[in-house]
Amino acid sequence: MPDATAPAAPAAEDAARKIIAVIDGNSLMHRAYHGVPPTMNAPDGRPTNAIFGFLNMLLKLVDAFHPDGIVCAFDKGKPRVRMEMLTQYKAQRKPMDDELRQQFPMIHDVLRALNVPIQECEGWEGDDILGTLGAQGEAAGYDMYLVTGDRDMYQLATDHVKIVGTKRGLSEVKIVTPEEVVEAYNGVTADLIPDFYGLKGDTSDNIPGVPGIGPKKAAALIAQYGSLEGVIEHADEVKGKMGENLRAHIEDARISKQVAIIRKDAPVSCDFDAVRFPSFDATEARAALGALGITTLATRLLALVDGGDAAGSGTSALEVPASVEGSAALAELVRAMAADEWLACVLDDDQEEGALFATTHQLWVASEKSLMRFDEAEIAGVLGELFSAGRVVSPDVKELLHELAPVDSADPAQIDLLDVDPSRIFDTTVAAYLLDSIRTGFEPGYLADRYLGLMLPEDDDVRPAAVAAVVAQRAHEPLRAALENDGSLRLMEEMEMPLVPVLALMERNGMLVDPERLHALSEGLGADIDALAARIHELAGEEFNIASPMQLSHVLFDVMGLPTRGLKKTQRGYYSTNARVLEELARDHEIVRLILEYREKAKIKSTYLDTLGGLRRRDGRVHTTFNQTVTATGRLSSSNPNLQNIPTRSELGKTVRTAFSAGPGKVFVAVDYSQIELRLLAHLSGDEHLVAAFNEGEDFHAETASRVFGVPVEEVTRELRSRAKAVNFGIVYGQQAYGLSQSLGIPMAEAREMIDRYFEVYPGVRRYLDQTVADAKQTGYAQTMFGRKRPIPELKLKNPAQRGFGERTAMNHPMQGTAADIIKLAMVDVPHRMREAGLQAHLILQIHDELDFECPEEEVDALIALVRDTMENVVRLRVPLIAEASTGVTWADAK
DNA sequence: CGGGTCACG
DNA sequence: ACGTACGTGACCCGG
Repeated sequence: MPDATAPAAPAAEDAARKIIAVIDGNSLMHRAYHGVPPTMNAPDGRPTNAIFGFLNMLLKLVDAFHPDGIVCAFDKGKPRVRMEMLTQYKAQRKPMDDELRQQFPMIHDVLRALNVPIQECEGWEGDDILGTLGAQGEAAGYDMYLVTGDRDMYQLATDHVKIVGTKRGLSEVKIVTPEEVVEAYNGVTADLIPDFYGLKGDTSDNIPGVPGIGPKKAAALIAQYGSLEGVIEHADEVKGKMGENLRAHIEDARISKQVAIIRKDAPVSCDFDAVRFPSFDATEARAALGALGITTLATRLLALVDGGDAAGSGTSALEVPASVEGSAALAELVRAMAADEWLACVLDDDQEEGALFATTHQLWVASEKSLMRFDEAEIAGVLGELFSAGRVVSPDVKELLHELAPVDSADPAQIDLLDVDPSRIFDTTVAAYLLDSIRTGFEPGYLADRYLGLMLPEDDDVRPAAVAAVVAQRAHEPLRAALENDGSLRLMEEMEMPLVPVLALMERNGMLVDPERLHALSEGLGADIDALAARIHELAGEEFNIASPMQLSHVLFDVMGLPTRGLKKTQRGYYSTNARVLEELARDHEIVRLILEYREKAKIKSTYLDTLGGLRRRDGRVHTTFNQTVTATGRLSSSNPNLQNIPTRSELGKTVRTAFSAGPGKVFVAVDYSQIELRLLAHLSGDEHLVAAFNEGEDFHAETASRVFGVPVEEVTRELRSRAKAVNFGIVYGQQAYGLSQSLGIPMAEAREMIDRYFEVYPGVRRYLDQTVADAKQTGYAQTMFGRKRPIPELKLKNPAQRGFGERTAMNHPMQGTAADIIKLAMVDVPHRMREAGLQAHLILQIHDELDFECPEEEVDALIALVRDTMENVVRLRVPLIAEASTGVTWADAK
């Protein structure tokens, strides 16, 4: 019913009418929320997936119909106007997810910034508001496009009121034609949709209808009698149970129909002449979208208005103040430190040695060339002051610490690393890593985009270090807020930041290697390798590069004709020559045995013996770099050199470790957690038998064998124990039957049987792993005991193999990641406790479940007691944590 | 620069 | 039909 007060429609009906789109905000937000994976977040951690889906749909709408104006309607409060007709109405709407609810204020803000008017009225449903606005706009001479996901809106369609539906989630928008309505409703035309719902009811809207009448029957009855009243008139003719129901629920049907009629008299009005789209301010819109971390869509939206794309991008650039030098800068630094402000610091080792500092107000440079004429020592002095009296934010705090306590200087350190107050350092790279641990690369460009909603200036004159300093300064607070929102602030403050000076200390300590020993071993292997190569070439009948898998494959399988049945080809189309394949062939072929030996020796020579010596610094030691922001699980990694993968498994490999010595009068002490991941499985799953096995059992793997194979512990054979051990290991990785069958060389069926038995005897483990995967699917990430999150986007993929990978990752992360958390906590405590105890020993290495020390002989017992105590008691679990120590003069001897 | 291989937990 | 245990880093080859 057109609003009587609306102005008369223009006379010229065929003149192009302007188009006004009216969006059902609630409906679209629900659709978007459920249609877009919940992996998106604003920089402060709030979810934005519904916003993203909504805006995406808005863009589609603009692309498809170019509306002259857009209005958005929202439900407000409990809709009751139509509901109050239903006496038996029960509020049975499911409460909205929090993740969706918190996005409504955000979409309101965005719409305001886009200058899209919002229509709300207390107690009325979105449908009614749309119906009303549609009628008003039609009367005012507009073509009204009502955008909704709700099918019952189809009743509103007229010549000038079109219903825009969404398809394939929200990825397509199209006008629903009358024919499509008839098809969707089993032959019921748009105007009879309320009559249809009067009979069928609508559970989602709490419309009762008539019990026992479904969509097919409702449509058939209306087709037969023309309307609900027609059906009621002929109710006597309807046979059977359904007829009885109908006659008993005539009033319900009438009320249901009334409820299903979308009203056109909601107390809203809109001056459509004044509504224009796009008519928003680009800067305002950019700010609103930037605050939500929505950048790509922002670019497309901003391109709709003048100036939005004029600069060639939709995002504004970070402003880098001109750097200040001289006493004014120093005064600013002093002021900022006195005010206890966070100061950003970045080293610039590019063109001009020096450091750059940023406060909220300005940027300043201290370098040898600057007016301030700081030399290296003076810069260090300023840095030292900063670490003792200021608060430091930096993309690489550890690097700054190395400036003060260099790894390669005979001079004493200008700072005691253990005195650094973790609450006064903030590493922006570590923060961004905690917020997205599967990402690689946390450069200033990413931080600016993600946490500031800004691009970097493209100006070539701006020093990269200046940009980095300004970004660090400005991103600090958004990152802190994001960590807090993500529940990761404690991880940052109590684990990662306290670890930074410890890692700096370990890197500075380094390891002593014996270059002559390395050289001698290398010479020996070199001779072996030459001899092996000659013999291999002889057996092959031709010269070729044994180190080239392609050439090797060609020689073995094409030239020499070794059997290839069951062998897999690599991506490049030749047969794989990896150790598994070669070991299979080694039994029958001398050449293959020689190749395996060649490979092992060549690997050890090139990767370890020939490189470690060259990495010694002036102090004769190698200093690895521990990376805190690389692994998805929270482990550290080690590089240049990687000291976490020095050989230990093979006899030959172990000889590499003989070149690492503790130094005169000292020994290596290695302390490692015993089966920490399995203990964590016991703790996390709470499985009573697994817990008992660790609390009471002598030999954990034997306990498992006893349970899985149903024999007394005393009767567990070596074979059974080793099988049980393999299953225990596999469980940690989310293994499947195939994996176990391969690792044990047994048939799949047997492996499957063993895994089934395992879960039967440890039912809590099955439950726990299932729950872990289910949680990860719901939240999009797996997490550790300490809340370290690992996003697992693979869980959303359709490809079963990829999803399977995601599931295994979800099962593994809490164990691997919690183990990483625990040893990090121990690492934070150990050096402090060593200092308190007056020990001279040095922590030099962490290898995931192991800490290594260089220790004066007379301190060994005290150190071991201290370290074991720290490691075992850093956290209380349902099962004991055990740390075992070993010692040796060279690294090879420690174990 | 990506793939294959192999060193470690 | 698919691929097949989690996490790394370094070396070598070849396009």
